[in-house]
Amino acid sequence: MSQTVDRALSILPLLAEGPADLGQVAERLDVHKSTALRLLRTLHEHGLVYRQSDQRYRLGARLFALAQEAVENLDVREIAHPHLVELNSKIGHTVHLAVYEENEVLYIDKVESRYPVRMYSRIGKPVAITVAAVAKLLLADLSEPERRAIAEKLDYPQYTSRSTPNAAAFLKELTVVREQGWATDLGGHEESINCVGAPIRGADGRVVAAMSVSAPSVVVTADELLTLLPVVRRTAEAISREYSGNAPT
Amino acid sequence: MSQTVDRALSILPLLAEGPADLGQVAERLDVHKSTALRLLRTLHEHGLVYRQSDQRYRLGARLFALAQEAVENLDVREIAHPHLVELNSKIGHTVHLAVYEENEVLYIDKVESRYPVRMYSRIGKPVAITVAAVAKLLLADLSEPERRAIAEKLDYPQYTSRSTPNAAAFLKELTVVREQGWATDLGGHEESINCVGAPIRGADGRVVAAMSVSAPSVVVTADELLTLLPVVRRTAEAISREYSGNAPT
DNA sequence: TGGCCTGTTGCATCCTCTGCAACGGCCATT
DNA sequence: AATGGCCGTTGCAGAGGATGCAACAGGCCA
Repeated sequence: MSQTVDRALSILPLLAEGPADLGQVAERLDVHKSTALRLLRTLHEHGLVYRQSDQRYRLGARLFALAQEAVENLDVREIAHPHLVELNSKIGHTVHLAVYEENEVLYIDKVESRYPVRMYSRIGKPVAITVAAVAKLLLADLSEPERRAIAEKLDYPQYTSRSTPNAAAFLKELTVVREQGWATDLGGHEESINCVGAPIRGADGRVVAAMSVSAPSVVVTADELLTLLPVVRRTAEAISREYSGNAPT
Repeated sequence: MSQTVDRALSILPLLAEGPADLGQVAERLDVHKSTALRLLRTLHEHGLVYRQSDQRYRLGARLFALAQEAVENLDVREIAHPHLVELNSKIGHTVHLAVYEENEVLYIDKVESRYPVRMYSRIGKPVAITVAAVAKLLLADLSEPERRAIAEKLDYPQYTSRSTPNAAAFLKELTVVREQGWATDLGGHEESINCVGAPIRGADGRVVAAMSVSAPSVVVTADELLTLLPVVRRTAEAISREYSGNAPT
């Protein structure tokens, strides 16, 4: 809508990939160097961009401060966090919390597994939306036309042989998830990783966030993981109660 | 420098204070509502701003994602290196850079002493975790339970008579280091080698790396080495500032 | 129903952003 | 030491885009 601002903001994800110099920025934006310079300067004045000693540009401290405030405004996270930690201390596996926003599902919290196993997931990073248990939970709560609109816009990358193959299969899966009130991802993203998740609902019953427990099949089989479903659901329900103001405490 | 971008970016700190509607944003920016609308739309398209169900705007989760990605792509080593070289050229002694990862402390950079004295340390090699100054700095920043858990799992090899003898002594040392913001290793690894080190912190204040200066006592006494503490700390602080994207302005 | 408030759109005007070209500093090459 | 190339920077004129106005639309409350 605003070309100038649009260009300026396009610089941010570009710099998130790593430092870049003026020429590289200008080239990626497809504008003249002088234009890129002025945009960068403006971003710099606002502290969103930092100029390191080799003159290259990077994202600046103010961005981190803003991000911090942004995440603090997501108060689900605050409320959920202690519950997630408690669940993790009980069962040991990695626990995730995610929200849906603007056609994306984002991890907003994560409690690492106590087992020495690395999982590829990052707080703040978009989730593999077509396969992740949390994504299914969040999308399943949307209205039918919204679900369909999104499902048709998505790509369906075949991470593994068990990945959701296409829009039709995805919509069917969402219907199932919607009805049963929980979701799984059995090797759909990484062959050896299974997840089981449950929705967190606000006072109006709508799903505001989703949580999941993930574990590699070398530690627990899918069947064993499913035995954790009740405790996962109880945790999600406890968070929902507290979030919607029905805290027993 | 760019009025339009300047105005658009001014919206972000404004929204950081809390959600606001179109009228409020326009008023604070001192522009027409239609102008504010277009700016907000552009921010919205980039995910920096989110429109909640009551139509008010607040900061978007993409901000968080950007910051997270930026942190991941940040390379402490790359940023620190020129500073380490500069320090080395000033004082001559060996300079080390180390990080903590998976229960280990690893050297990730080293600038050799200009004196003809070789030290036994190698980039990529685990550090003597119970005695090295950099190890103390990195562990001191962990939470109390984490520190204790690690301290109790460690072995305490008696490299010299001044090596840290046991977990209790180590934890006590970590507390001291945590409070004073710097650390030493006075002959704890090799009888004749002394080190003094300082922490490097990220935007959130957490210790992301540690650096140290090492010298054999045949070249400088421990007391003389300690006089270098201020310059070591200043270097560490300069690296921290650059790493966290804080403009020196 | 009517009034009020907020968000939205089309449009003409004018501002401000853009790209160009020229300059200056830095580094490496000869 | 001199030279050429590269990168960042600046002044300027022209044009494209942002701005504010005014009118419209939709929701809410009296």
